[in-house]
Amino acid sequence: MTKESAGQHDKEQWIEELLAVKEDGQMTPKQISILEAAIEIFSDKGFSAASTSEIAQKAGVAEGTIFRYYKTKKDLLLSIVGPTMSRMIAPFVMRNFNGVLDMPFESYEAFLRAFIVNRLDFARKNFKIIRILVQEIPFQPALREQFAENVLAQVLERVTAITEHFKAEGEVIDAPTPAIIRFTVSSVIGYLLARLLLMPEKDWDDEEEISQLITFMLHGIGGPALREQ
Amino acid sequence: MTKESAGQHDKEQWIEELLAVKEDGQMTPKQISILEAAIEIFSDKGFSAASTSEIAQKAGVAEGTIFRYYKTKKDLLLSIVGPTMSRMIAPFVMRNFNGVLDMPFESYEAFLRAFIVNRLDFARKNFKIIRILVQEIPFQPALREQFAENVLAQVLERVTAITEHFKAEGEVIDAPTPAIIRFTVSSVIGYLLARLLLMPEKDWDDEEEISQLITFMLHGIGGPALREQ
Amino acid sequence: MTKESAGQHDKEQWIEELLAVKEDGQMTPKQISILEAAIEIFSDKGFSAASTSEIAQKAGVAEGTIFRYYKTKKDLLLSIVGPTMSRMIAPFVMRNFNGVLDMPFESYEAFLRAFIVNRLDFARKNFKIIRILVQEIPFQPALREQFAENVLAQVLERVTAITEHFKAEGEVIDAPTPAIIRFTVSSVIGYLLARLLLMPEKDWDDEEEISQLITFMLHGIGGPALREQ
Amino acid sequence: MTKESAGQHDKEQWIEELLAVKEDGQMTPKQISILEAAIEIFSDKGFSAASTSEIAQKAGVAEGTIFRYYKTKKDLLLSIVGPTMSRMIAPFVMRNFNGVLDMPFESYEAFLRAFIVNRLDFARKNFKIIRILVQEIPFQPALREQFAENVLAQVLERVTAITEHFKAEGEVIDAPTPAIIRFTVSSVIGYLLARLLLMPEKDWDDEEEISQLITFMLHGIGGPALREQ
DNA sequence: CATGAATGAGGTTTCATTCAT
DNA sequence: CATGAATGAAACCTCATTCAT
Repeated sequence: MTKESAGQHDKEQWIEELLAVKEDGQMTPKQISILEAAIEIFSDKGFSAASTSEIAQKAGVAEGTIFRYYKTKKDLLLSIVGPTMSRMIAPFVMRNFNGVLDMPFESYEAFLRAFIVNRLDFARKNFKIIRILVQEIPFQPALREQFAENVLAQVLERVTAITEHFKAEGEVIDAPTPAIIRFTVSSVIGYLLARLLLMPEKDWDDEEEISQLITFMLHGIGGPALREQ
Repeated sequence: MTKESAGQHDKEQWIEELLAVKEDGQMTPKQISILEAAIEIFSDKGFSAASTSEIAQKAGVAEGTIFRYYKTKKDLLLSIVGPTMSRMIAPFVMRNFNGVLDMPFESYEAFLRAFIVNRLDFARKNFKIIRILVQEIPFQPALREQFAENVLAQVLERVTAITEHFKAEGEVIDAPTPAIIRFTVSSVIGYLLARLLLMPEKDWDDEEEISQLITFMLHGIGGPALREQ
Repeated sequence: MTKESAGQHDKEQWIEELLAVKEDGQMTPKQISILEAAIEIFSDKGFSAASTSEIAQKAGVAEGTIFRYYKTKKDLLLSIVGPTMSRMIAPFVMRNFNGVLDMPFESYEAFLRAFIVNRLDFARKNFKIIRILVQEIPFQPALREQFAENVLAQVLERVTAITEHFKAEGEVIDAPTPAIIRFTVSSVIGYLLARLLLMPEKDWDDEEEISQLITFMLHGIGGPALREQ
Repeated sequence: MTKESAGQHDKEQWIEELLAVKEDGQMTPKQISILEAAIEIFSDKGFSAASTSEIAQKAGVAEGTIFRYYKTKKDLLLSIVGPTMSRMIAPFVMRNFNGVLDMPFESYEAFLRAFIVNRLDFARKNFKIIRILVQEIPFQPALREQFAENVLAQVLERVTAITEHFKAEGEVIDAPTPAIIRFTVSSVIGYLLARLLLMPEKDWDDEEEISQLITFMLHGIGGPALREQ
């Protein structure tokens, strides 16, 4: 984490998380420097335009050292975004192994709110890595595959279950689930993008904005003139 | 435009448009080849990972020829996405010079529908260039600036006017305009992405889907259980 | 060709030969410089230990220039030794297309003498390339294959035919042809090695030495004490 | 020695021999592993193309350990081929210190046979090391020098003595000794190469082949038509 | 003794760009 | 106008060697 982004986002939590992935937390300081530098530079210039020599310099190690830890530059990329992908689905892979669909939310609105807050937090803490992931997914088949299989599929399955649950409860209208999910996810991502990427420096009242967004999602933006119809 | 994408999108209209920009339609066949090849390759591999020699080869010209028309590789990029940016705002810069806000839509819903149909058409016809633009905006300050000034600002101004017009008419709820716009635009872009990028091969019934989406936007996805409250 | 070897061998003839291979003799001076430098350095230090930068320097071209002509360093190697291999078999692929075995030698001895003189000349003129070939054959499967198929097989077939011809004439003893060929070829190569590689500076009377060698091959080195038995 | 060559050559005897060189047989298991691995890899890929890290890996030791025993990679090479060179001359440095030329062979043919059998055995047991030696001699002045002084000179001296002894006895013809030696040695080496390198998998009847070869050497391959002359 | 992390020089190769033809 | 040979800086990566542990 470097100065220029310090005020913008919390200290990214990737280190602890990446460490947690390793069985015994083995990671030398140099390796951490390398990852930090790589995240910074990949995020700033894009994977292709980033040079290993610049990463080495920023990390304060010799260029060869990078290749002790990561066989190729692409390896370095994958070992940054790979674990983050795994962590993306964490909130969706909740315990429901007892056969019953475990539904910890009392209402669809509560679910939406929890979901948005949680993902905003995650996005804030993993901002740069997500940026890298989004930038590189179109060009790295390996990434795309991993994302499709390990993230999209998992999340879709779970979100479909939740949506249909609340559809049955009457809290969500009886429309095609994929369309509902598309609509929901777009709205949330749109908010996250505006919040973190387009206007990060604006003074946001997150609670208020999220409430607003949820109202839009549930009741639409149609005015009184429409409802009379 | 190459064969493999022919079935997917209409022939991209950029050529005529780019030509229209030039005062007298001056563009040699070689220059057109270069642009075609560059669009294809920039879109496939990203700007940094694309090589001018590959572009030259695909265009069927000598390497040096590219640099006769475009001083640098970045110049080539800019002359591809620049004009497209200009054309992005076309539907928003409509005649309202007579002092009155010229509002050609009878209802907000009609506006939304026209807007979505129009942008879907535009996105389909300029798919690859938009892909390049979106990919490179984060890394090219020149692009970002041009986009912010010439596109975002213009569009926002016009969309704000429209939204507030319909807010006054009671067709749109009385909520902060920026939040409404964010919500609207996110939903539309989400649809376009799913439609053209994520699942282009799916058999879409656009009219039906757009109607659905507009319903969601105007009335939300809340079910009967919510409305009783 | 550089000074240090100038006195030792004739000007190597590879250039004309390589040129002859190209359909229209197209070879820029730079490309010739590169080949000359590469032959010199590969021969002196071995393929692996030779560096392209050293070759470029010796050739007086930029390092990148090498890779315009030869995609990889190994390509450069192959384009040096490949054509030479083809030329190795030239004297063996003589006209015998009229169905008859065309035998231009009146005696086995005449054949041996012509053969040795001819190969000594060839080896002298292609000394360095042969050195490279011999050094690298064990490590380059591509070379080994080409050699086995295009050189060994062809030569063996022809030499077998010749040997059996003279066996039928009673000029060669009735022993297994492979053993005879092994013996003959070893003796000749042994002479060439001593002549060109081990003691090139010695003052050789080639005609005399070759006669001697042929006597050894035909009548052996057994002395009178043996013949009485 | 690895499995794949086990059936082909006897277990190489270099270990005992190398140990014998050391005054007190001091060689740790690690050092032996290193030598084994180095022989294998130098022989397979050539000295320059072999990497110390690969050797370390194959030997099951740390990279640094190699440099504890051998100051440089070249040192490692020399300590492999050096001792083997010493052992090459063993059969030639027989006791003849009593002033008389000690000649343990009753006939030239017996000498040739013993010599070939003995060297075939040696070559078989030291196949890989000899391969390395032959490959690297052109590029390592240190090797070349040691070979010239300690091997060639010694062997030549002894072989010259033997040859002239049998020339005096009338068993070898009265021709220049160097030419005779060249011829003899070429023939023998040619056989060894074919036997061990070119066609190792062929089913050789060594005794028969060697007899044949000796006949060729002593009586030539000239047929009856020649002898009448 | 043994390790293996670290180095940094040097390897091969790519590439945007220039310029004589 | 168009070419493509030539460039040389910089890319990614390898490797023999060192040294603190």
